[in-house]
Amino acid sequence: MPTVSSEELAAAAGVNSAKLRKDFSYLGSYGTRGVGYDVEYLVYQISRELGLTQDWPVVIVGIGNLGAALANYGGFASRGFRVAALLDADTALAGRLVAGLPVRHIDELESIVADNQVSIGVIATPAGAAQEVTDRLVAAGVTSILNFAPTVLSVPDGVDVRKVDLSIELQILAFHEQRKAGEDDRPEPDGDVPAVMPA
Amino acid sequence: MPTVSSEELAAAAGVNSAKLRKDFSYLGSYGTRGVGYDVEYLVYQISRELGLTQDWPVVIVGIGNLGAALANYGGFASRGFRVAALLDADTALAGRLVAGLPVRHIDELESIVADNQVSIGVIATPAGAAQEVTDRLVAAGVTSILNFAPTVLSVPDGVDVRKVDLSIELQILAFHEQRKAGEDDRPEPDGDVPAVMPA
DNA sequence: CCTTGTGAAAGCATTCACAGCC
DNA sequence: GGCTGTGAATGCTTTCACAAGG
Repeated sequence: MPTVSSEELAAAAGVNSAKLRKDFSYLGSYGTRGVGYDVEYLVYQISRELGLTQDWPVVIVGIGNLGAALANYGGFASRGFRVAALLDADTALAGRLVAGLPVRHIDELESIVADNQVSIGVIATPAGAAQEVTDRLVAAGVTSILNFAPTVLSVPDGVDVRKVDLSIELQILAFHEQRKAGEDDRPEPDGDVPAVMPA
Repeated sequence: MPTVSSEELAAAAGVNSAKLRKDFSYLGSYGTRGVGYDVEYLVYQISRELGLTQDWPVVIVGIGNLGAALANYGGFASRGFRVAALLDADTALAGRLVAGLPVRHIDELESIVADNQVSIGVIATPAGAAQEVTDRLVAAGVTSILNFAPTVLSVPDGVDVRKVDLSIELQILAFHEQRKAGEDDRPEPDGDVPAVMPA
């Protein structure tokens, strides 16, 4: 039975081993004293807790470059996500195969969501279309939305929205880059450097 | 002079106004008691602190769907990022225009990085190519890397890497979704629900 | 007045350190 | 002996609450 210790896992993840043990303890008592954690059992327990063992049908709306990239992204299938349909407003795209799936017209949204019990929608449309698509998804029964469009969506209570801004990570890099090199010619108001911004 | 109070900003951002004021205070004392913050001045100070007022040339390596989506992403230019070049190993792609820029061959990497003083590289290649591209970028002088490939990169000290996993946000939505609906048939080890996972 | 800026208090998260168990 | 699980201690973040100041 292959096992792993909290010390090994912590070193691999770059965190403190006590924190890792305490975090695991919230999920239950899955280790063996003097031995460590049974790898297979641990993987299963964490997967189940995170919902990776369930099947999550999703629809992707807006099949431009980003929508196509998401449809092709290998990480989805391995984590329980199943692309139920690709939708786009452009009738010229209808029927074209992207990542092995035919693009379908946005007017099929309601029936696809209902037929596949879709509860999660991914929006990769231009900003201008995002709110309307959101409203239709919500009306059709979707209760979680992942928004890649650069706009803030309003949704009723009970619906979760997460917004992904592809430039935020770049901004964090630039922030650190500025610190590495620049410090000099930048007019700092009162000689003191604040301690803000994430790792 | 248009102003805004910490109370208004906090409500808009969904945070506590005292926290917002304390955060701002680390950047300096830019408000006026009894009045609030001068909007234009505040925007400038925050932009400067985050490095948005500087010009950041970046190269994007790997011009598939994701690379093309990034090249087209409007949010970059407005935040000081300038795409210095698009690079791909596929010679068939060379010269094709993406987002108004010609795709250039990966062998031009070194000269482009040097000529444009590029310090930030974006990797949108398949996983298999990512480490080699990273090594070349670092050797050419790049000190910050944004990695969209599903692989962990190793870099020397002094080089920053940030990894973006497009499925993590979906996973967080699925986690909440599981809570909303499921709770019932899931075998919870000891009757108690842990309090893990972000907002 | 009204709203900022900030000490002090309260609330969380991380780490230490060791009893408990295999 | 070795490693987990966890109270207690530490350190950090957020909020309270109010003096300072336009």
